[in-house]
Amino acid sequence: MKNSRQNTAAQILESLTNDIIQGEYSPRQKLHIKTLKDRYNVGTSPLREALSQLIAKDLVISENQRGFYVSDISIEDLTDIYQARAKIESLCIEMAIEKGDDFWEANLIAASHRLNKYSKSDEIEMGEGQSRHAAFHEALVVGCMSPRLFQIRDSLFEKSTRYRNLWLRENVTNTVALKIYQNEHAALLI
Amino acid sequence: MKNSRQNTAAQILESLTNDIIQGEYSPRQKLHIKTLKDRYNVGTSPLREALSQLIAKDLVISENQRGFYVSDISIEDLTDIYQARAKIESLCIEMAIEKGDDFWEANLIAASHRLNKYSKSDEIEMGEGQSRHAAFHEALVVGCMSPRLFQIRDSLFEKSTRYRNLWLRENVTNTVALKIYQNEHAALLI
DNA sequence: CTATTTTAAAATGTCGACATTTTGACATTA
DNA sequence: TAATGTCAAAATGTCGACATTTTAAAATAG
Repeated sequence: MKNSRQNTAAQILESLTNDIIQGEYSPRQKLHIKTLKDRYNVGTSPLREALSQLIAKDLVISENQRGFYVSDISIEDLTDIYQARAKIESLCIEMAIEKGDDFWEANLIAASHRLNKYSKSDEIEMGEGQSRHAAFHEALVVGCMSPRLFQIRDSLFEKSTRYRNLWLRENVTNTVALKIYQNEHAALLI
Repeated sequence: MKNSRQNTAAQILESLTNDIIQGEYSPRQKLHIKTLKDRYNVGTSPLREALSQLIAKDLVISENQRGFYVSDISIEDLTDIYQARAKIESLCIEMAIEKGDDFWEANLIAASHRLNKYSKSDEIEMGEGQSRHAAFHEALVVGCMSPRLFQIRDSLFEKSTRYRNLWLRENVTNTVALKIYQNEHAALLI
């Protein structure tokens, strides 16, 4: 089989989006066509189509005849995104309480139960807590019954995730650098 | 000169976006590559790149190996967009009142003045009133100081504009059809 | 006559090639 | 030395061609 019901452009879009969200590419980093073609093993067209979609999502920018760059970050943008996210989230919750149906309520109670159950047992690996917390929020917010608002929430969530991951990487590399420095220092003292 | 600082993909994106918003293409209408290439006088690549961006904007959808289609419309989507727009708009206004600076306030007063002035004189052509009303709202909302929320507002506004234009066309064509029918009817009665 | 199969035409998605523009190193001049 | 100009290498954006898939009509069978 060649394509499992998805064309190359869609596949590469998924990969690229993930890689940018995960912080594998640095802000303002140049995205060379040739390099990307080699890395993802694709041709020019599907690659540029994927990049075009990322432009519309504000994860990539392009200057005419100067190629593509990963979107820049800034404190202003960070706070804007988080504030907007908070506002949208509370707006969704407000609407959910007002409009949410029985199915939503049942689902919400279930998610809430799973969250509480987790809080009591610390045996499960870390990260599971965050996941359940996110699931609870999603169950809460989905009751607003507004696909558009939910989609907006998702896109803001995606962007904030990128900021979080970039921050995480920054700190991890700093920690690693510190460790290396300490080791070198220790070696010198032998 | 060939390109006035804009590549073909960007130009065609602008044209296509406009044409869809203006309702020149019907919902669910197939967008044949060949036809579009001929209509806008462009090659395959920039055209597909523009379409890719429209996919991200939810104005176009694509099925693998089955080409591109103009996004469908529905009552549910219509109400969702208008409700979401209203919510976002009031959210922006709320934040604007809270955060708006002096510059914003001055601008708002000016826009308000222009709007009031217009209300009194009915001489100006119709449509100017709507335009000033939109300008007033924009001046009001821009004070929320949140680029992201403003961008969300814009995108929702764009989509609602499409619905309005589609409705308008529907009615205009109906009116025209009615006129034609009436004329034919009148002719028969001669 | 309806339903399935066959077949040709049309359309899509991908690739490699090419012209144009940008970049950066080196040379020239003040 | 700093500024400007030249030029080759690299990169971008666009095009047309090609293989693959879809579509729709004709042919065949039940």
